[in-house]
Amino acid sequence: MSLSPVAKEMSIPVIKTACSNCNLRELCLPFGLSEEEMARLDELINVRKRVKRGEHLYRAGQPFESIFAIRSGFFKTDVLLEDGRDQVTGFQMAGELLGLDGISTEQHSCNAVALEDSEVCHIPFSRLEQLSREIQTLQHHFHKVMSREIVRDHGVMMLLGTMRAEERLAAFLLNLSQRFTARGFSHSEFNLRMTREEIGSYLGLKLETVSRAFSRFQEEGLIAVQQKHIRILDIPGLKQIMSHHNH
Amino acid sequence: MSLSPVAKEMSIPVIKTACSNCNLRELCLPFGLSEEEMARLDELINVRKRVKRGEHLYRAGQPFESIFAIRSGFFKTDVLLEDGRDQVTGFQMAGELLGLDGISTEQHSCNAVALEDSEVCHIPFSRLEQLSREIQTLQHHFHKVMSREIVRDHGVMMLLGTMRAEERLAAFLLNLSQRFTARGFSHSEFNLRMTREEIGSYLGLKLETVSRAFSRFQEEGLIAVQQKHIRILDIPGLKQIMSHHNH
DNA sequence: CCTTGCGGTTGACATGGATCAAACCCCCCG
DNA sequence: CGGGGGGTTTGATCCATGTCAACCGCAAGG
Repeated sequence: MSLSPVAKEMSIPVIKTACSNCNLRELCLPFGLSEEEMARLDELINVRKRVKRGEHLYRAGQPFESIFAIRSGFFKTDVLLEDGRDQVTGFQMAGELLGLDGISTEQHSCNAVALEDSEVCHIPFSRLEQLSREIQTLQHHFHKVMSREIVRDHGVMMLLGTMRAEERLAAFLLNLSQRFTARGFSHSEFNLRMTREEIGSYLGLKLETVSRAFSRFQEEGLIAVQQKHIRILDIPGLKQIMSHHNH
Repeated sequence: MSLSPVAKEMSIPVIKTACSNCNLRELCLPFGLSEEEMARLDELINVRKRVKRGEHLYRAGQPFESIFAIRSGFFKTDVLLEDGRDQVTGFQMAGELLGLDGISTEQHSCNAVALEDSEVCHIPFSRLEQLSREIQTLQHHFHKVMSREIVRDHGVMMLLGTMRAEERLAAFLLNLSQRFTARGFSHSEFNLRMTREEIGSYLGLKLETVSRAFSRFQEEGLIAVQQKHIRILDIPGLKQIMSHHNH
């Protein structure tokens, strides 16, 4: 029996799993499925993997076979250009899917790296397609998830194309806050899992600029920063900064 | 019988169509389908609309019911933020799909505007889902198209996040050239359908910067510009500019 | 307890692209 | 044929962010 290239390279342990009793089912793929349908999804998603902080879940260029649902933890995806430039294209948290970019060419087009010890559910894509031919709700929900990814990317393009540094960071913090809230965590207090450099890469800024913007927000009483620990003190204030287009 | 809101507002004429004899079928949704499968797709895609230059195919906020395949012509999509900022999120040409962003919320999330007189095929989305539950090839191809859109967006994020003005414009021209080539047009000579301002919006630059970059490319003998008419003289040169990261 | 190193902060300065302004060109229309 | 307007080009100047460099502070390991 041969391990997949991914598992071989990274030696990622494997665990049994079940959507039907996963507390993320309202955020993740099973959303909207009946008991019976979810049981069928369970048959398909029966492998869970641990990915330790710093490990790659997959790398650009590897053959695409599965998408992954994050069960716990935190990831970044990034793209590397031939000339050495790279950029973080997203940060993903529990309940979100990883690997959708690989469908188009049957190869992953970016790297996915765990920013903290994480667990993912392994979803063989051809079996997901098969099941979504049989379960309309699943099919439609999957299409919505892919579409949401496109809309999200448009938002990032907007941010990169039209916003200044502080606006970008405010947008970033508000987005994180909102996603933590949706997962039942505090909306006003959390730990960043990524470095200033990774934030900068995602926002199209240098790490010094990110750091300065954090300091400025703190001076203005909008947030309290201590290393990676963030407390958001003034959400309306951040929102105002985000849309303070009148230079 | 009542017209759809779109048709009512824009009064877009309606024509019969067929994928099976469309010369774009190798680029568009029918890719990879058998004769018989294509015939079934034809049943679904039986309405073609003309959209005149400057008209909206759809607007952000309108209910989403269909996606559109461009049969001929040229479109831009753009997003408008509450604070007045807007950005072009893409330019689409024949054989490409419009409207995928609307699946996620059942509402279009951007505006689609024709940049020249165009024709689109109207594809009712729920019927497409139905058919793709029956035809595996279609289903898989549709997923690939959505995924390709995500990958494309990552490319734009890369461009906006890490490239300087001339690199962005070089990348833009090379991309256009390559897409024209794939459609059987000259790869070295074409007319831009969009203004400098629209290019700038897409690339996260001001129109003056775009104009200056065009002039510079011309001085350097990389291209010949005359208004909207572009002749690409030195593709390797443009590629080199694009990846000239060593500031 | 000290060392080492990585990530973060802060300051001084450089610069690419934005901004403001003027002029130009092409096309349309009277 | 002349005027007008949108789009484009070009120049002068400004400023946000990048760049370079020093320093700080926490955490891991000897």
